[in-house]
Amino acid sequence: MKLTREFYIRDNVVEIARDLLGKVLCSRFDGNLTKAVITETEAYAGVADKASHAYGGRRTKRTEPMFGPGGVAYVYLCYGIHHLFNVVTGVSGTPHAVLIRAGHPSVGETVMLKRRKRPTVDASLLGGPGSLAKALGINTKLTGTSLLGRQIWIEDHGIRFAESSLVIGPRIGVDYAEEDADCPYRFVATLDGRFS
DNA sequence: CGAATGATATACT
DNA sequence: GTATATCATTCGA
Repeated sequence: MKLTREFYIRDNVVEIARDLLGKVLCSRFDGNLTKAVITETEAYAGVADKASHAYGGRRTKRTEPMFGPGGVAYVYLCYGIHHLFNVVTGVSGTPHAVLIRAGHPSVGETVMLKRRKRPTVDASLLGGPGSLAKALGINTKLTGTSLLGRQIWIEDHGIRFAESSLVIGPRIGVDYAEEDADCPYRFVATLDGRFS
């Protein structure tokens, strides 16, 4: 079943990042349905988090979707090449977000392979935030799009990961965030308990 | 290991 | 309005 508004507007963004593991991220563009099981997430804790684009209450045209109510997409271009997909959480005014970093293909593998220009399904197909967004057809034009609509949404398929199969640690690529770079805001689900 | 690649934020004139 | 540094990364050598 599709996640509802109540899931997204909770105030604990770290808890939501943890809860998103095993949920299924879905998209449908031009009739092409794709779904991916989320296996890696990172929390970005609003104005108090130096790693967040909204740190210190910085509110610009780019970060505007994060300041709205939870349950919308925040997509932006990174390194001039990659489109990164985030889930905005919390009530209006709290710019919390969860970066979806990796997933496992579930539906629409053929379309994903075509978008990624790759011959076969392997771990690298959805193996990083830029790759995952590209495979699902997500681009910066979708920033601000509701996750309760018909283009992008998240479903609960009842997948649960054992506590022992989770790896929790510091986030990736946020060295610029000083002391906040070490916060344990990254969640990885390893399918067999090993670090991947 | 390092180039690719462009929007964005910030600091200027 | 213009300039420039920076970046929540990826792929190929």
